[in-house]
Amino acid sequence: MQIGKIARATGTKVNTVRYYEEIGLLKPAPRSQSGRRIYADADVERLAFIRRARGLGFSVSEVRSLLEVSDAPNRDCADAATLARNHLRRVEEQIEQLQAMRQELIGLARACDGGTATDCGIIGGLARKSA
Amino acid sequence: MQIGKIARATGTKVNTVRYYEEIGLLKPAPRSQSGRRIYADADVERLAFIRRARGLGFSVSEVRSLLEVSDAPNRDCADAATLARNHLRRVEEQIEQLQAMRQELIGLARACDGGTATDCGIIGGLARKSA
DNA sequence: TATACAATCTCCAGTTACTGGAGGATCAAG
DNA sequence: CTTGATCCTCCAGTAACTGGAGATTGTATA
Repeated sequence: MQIGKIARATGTKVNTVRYYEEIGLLKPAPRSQSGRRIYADADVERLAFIRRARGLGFSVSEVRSLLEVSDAPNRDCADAATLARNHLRRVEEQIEQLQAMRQELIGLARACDGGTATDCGIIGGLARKSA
Repeated sequence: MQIGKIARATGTKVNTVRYYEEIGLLKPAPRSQSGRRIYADADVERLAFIRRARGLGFSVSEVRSLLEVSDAPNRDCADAATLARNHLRRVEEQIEQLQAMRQELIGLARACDGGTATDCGIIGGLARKSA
């Protein structure tokens, strides 16, 4: 299949597929006579793997590592497990941060009665020293 | 005061202070004879305002708008309120997304018994079609 | 006074992970 | 034979900084 199809099949933009090839997540696809990239079913799975990992928030470099493990079936998956655990921790930290932001934002919004900027709780809250 | 001091006072990097000036969040600071930037107390407050807003996740362009409201005391603060509400919604969406990721990651990690890649639940989970 | 060291200055390049577009070739259908 | 959809390569832009090179300037100490 050509690039458009593999892109559609995985919910990826065509440009992004080419980008993944460029940075080495996908091996350079063989080309047709006229130079178009040709993909096989296995490539769909690889790309889907990448997309799922990215969707879970793994960085491209982490995806690279996960692919390495995946490509070496006999390899101990400890690296993958470590990656996943660390990533989980990062995600949980982000959640906490965002929840703190949320609380502050709710507080700010509540303090706004819709007057002028001078007595606006949002502006005031951002300006106050004890934020 | 010079740039190092205002940076320290607000927990900002020196380079970042200069960057904020460059993109117009801070007005160009007056200079000493030798060309060093000189700041006043009001600048500390402005920079602190910026940092707090950024810390709450507002984009630079949103901060710009918030500063505009803040700079025009007679202005209706409705714009600020709208910004804050929209941002709050975005934050909540992000939290939900991250919580979904978290659940999936927990599921993945649980599926890993530490064998080889072939039977690793992490790799397998990322590879499976029904992810 | 000499000198060392900290702080500042102005560029400029790099980061992350794509995204979009220009300009041009190729392909299938009518 | 022309149209419209795909494809190609190359390149610039995004967000918000961050870090570094190379050159001054300011200050403290020997």
